[in-house]
Amino acid sequence: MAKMPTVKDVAEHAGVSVGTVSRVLSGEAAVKPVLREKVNNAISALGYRPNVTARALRTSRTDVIGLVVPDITNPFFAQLAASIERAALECGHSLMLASSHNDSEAEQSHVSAFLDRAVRGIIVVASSDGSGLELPASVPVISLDRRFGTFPLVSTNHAQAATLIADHLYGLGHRRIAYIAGPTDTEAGRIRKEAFVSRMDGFAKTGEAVDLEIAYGRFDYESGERIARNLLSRRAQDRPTAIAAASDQQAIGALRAARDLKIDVPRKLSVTGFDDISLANLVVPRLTTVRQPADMLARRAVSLLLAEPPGTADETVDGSLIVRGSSGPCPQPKADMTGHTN
Amino acid sequence: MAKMPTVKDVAEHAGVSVGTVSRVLSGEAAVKPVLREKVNNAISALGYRPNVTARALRTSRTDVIGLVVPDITNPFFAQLAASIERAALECGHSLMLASSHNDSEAEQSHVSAFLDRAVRGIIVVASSDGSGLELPASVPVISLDRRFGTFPLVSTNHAQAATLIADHLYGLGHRRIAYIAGPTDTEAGRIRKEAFVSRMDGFAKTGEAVDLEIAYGRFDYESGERIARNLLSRRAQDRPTAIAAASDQQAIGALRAARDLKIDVPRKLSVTGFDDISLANLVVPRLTTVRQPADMLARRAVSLLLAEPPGTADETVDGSLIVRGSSGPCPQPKADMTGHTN
DNA sequence: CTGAAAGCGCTTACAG
DNA sequence: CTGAAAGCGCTTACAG
Repeated sequence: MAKMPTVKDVAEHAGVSVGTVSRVLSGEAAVKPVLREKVNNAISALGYRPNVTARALRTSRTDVIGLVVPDITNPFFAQLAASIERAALECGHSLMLASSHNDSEAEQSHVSAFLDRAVRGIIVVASSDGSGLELPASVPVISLDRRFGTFPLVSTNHAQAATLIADHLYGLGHRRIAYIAGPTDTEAGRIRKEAFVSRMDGFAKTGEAVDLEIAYGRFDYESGERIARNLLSRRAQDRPTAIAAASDQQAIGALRAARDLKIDVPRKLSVTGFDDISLANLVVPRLTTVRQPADMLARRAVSLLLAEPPGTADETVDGSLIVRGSSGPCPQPKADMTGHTN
Repeated sequence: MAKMPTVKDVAEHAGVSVGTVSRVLSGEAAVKPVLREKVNNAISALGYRPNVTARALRTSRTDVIGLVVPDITNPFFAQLAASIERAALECGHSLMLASSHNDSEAEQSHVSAFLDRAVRGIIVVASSDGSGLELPASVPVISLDRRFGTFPLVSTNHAQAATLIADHLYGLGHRRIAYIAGPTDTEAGRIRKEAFVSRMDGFAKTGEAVDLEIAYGRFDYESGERIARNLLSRRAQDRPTAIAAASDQQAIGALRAARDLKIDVPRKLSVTGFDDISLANLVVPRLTTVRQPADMLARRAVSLLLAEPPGTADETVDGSLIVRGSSGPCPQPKADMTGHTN
C-alpha cells in the first residue's frame, strides 16, 4: 500500500523538472540523451508507473475502448468480444465490456457510462434496430454486426452469406424448405431472411419452384428447438426437407428437435446455421453453416474507431460457406410435387 | 461536441460555490434545502454529468471492477462474466473485462493495467496455479473458481461436487470408469480429480472394486473429444462403461467421439460433465452434470470485494447434481469381473 | 451550513 | 532543449 511514486518523485530523483520527465515519458519531444538516461534510471529505480487517471483528466483521452453486446453468453458475441480485445490490445488499448441483455435501455445506459468514463471510443452490437438514436457521442462510435443508431456499421455481408446457404440447399435438390428467421427488429435478422427468400424466389422463376415456409424467433437455442419441433411434428410428406436457420444456435436447437423426433439428419432432413461458432463443428452431426469472420470484423471495427479522423463509411465482409455433415441431398422426389422439372 | 458543463458552471448558474455543488452531488453533507434545490435545477438545466475521471483522480477511487478470465469464449466463464456484471451493476459498479488466453504473463499484465487504472477491485479466474504471486495489490483482489496468488478464493466446492458424480456413477453400477481430468496445474482440475478418485477408492474398500483410468487434458471440447476417442477405440470389453469429465466441454467432446464411434450413450456408455453450461441441456443426449452456481459465485465474489474491509476468508458453494440423459445403468455385468459383490 | 482554497498527478503552451 | 507555471474537474479539510 506504499504511496506510488509520481512524476515529481522521479524528477527529484533524476535532478530534472517534472516537465522533462513528462517529455521523456511521452517520447514525443526531443530530450538531451543524458537527461533522458537519468530519467529512465529514476523511473526504474523508483518503480514509477504513470497515473492513467491523471493523464486522462489532463488530456481527456484514455486508451479504453467500450464494447456493448446484447448478451455475452451468446457464443458468437463472446467470440467477437475476444477478437476485439485482441485487436484493441494490439493497438495498446484495453476493453471495457458491458452486456445489455437485449434491453435497449440498459444498452443506452451502458453507452452513457462509457461516455462519462471518457473512453477512447465505443463499439456496440445493437440489441435491436432503432436503439441508440439521438446520441450526443463525444467520442467515435461504431456499430458492429447490427446497426446502432446512425453510426457506421461493420458487418458481415449478411445478404451474400444468406445467398450462399440458399444456393447450397437448392443445389442439393431441396424444394420444400423452412427458414427459421431471427428477430424482425434486427437488421441482421431481416437481411438474412430477405436475401434467402429473394434467392429462392429467383429460383422459382428460372427453375423449379420452392415451397418456402418462414418462422420467426430469437437467435438462441430455445427458439430454434421450439420452432423446429413445430415444423417437424407433421406427417413426413408435409415436412420440410431442409431447415435453414438464421443462427448456429437456432440450428443446433433444430438438430436437437430433429433428434428427439427421430428424424435422421442429413438423410431425412438437412439443417444449416449461420455464424460458425466453435460449437458448430462439434455437434452431431457437424453443422453446415456460413462463417462470419469474427476476427476480421473485430479488426475493422477497432481500426475504424481509432482512425484519425474516425471512419464513417460502412464496411462489409463476405461470409464463407462451410459444408459439414448436417446437409445432404434431398431425400427423394415428392410424389405430390408440383412445379416443372428441367 | 459541445464542451461539457462542469461543477463551476453549475455553481455559477445556481449562484453558489463549487463546494456546495459538490456537496449536493455527494449527498453526504447537509445542505440547506433552498440551495440544494437551486443546484439540482442548475444540474438539469445544464445537463451536467460529473466527470468520473476528475473524481477518480481526486479520491483515487473508481467504481470499476476488473475481471480477468482465462478465456471468454469458454461458456462457463462467459456465464460467470455475465453474472459478475449483473452483480456489479447492482452495486453501482461497472465491469472491465480482460481475457488472458490461458497465458499467465498476459494475465499478469492485465492485472497491472487494472491497477494502473485504479479500479475499485479485481476479480481473477487464474489461468493456472502459481500465477499471480508476489503482487503489490493496492486494491482488493479476489480469486474466483481458481486460486490466483494468495488471494481469497470464492469457488464451488469442487470436491463435494466431484463426489456427487462419483456416487451417481457408482450407484448406476459402473465399475470400469475413465476420468478425463483437467489440467494438473489448476487447483480446480486437481481437486475434482482427487475427490473423484478418493471416492472411488473408498468404494473399493467397502464394496466392489472400481477399475479407474485417468487421462489428462485441458478443459475444452477438443481435449475431451481426443481423449474419449482414445479411450473408446478399444475392444468393447476393454472399454470403460462410463466417462466422467472434469468439464462440460470435455464431456460434450466425449459425446461427439462416442457418436463417431457408434457407441450408444447412455445404453453402452455413460458420460458426465461438470459446470452445467447452458449447452449441457441441448446436446444429444442431454448431459448429466453437476451445476456450479455461477450466479451465487459471482455475487459472493463481488460482495467480498466491495466489503469494508474486503473479505479475506475463502468461500465455497456447493454444487448440485443434474441428472439427464447421458448417464444410465451399467450395460451388463462383466464376465471377467473381479472383486466381490454385496 | 457555506465559501475560498489547496491539491490529486499529469501535460503543455510559454519563456528562455 | 529545459524549467516554472497553469490548469484538467473534482473533493475536502479549513475557516467562518
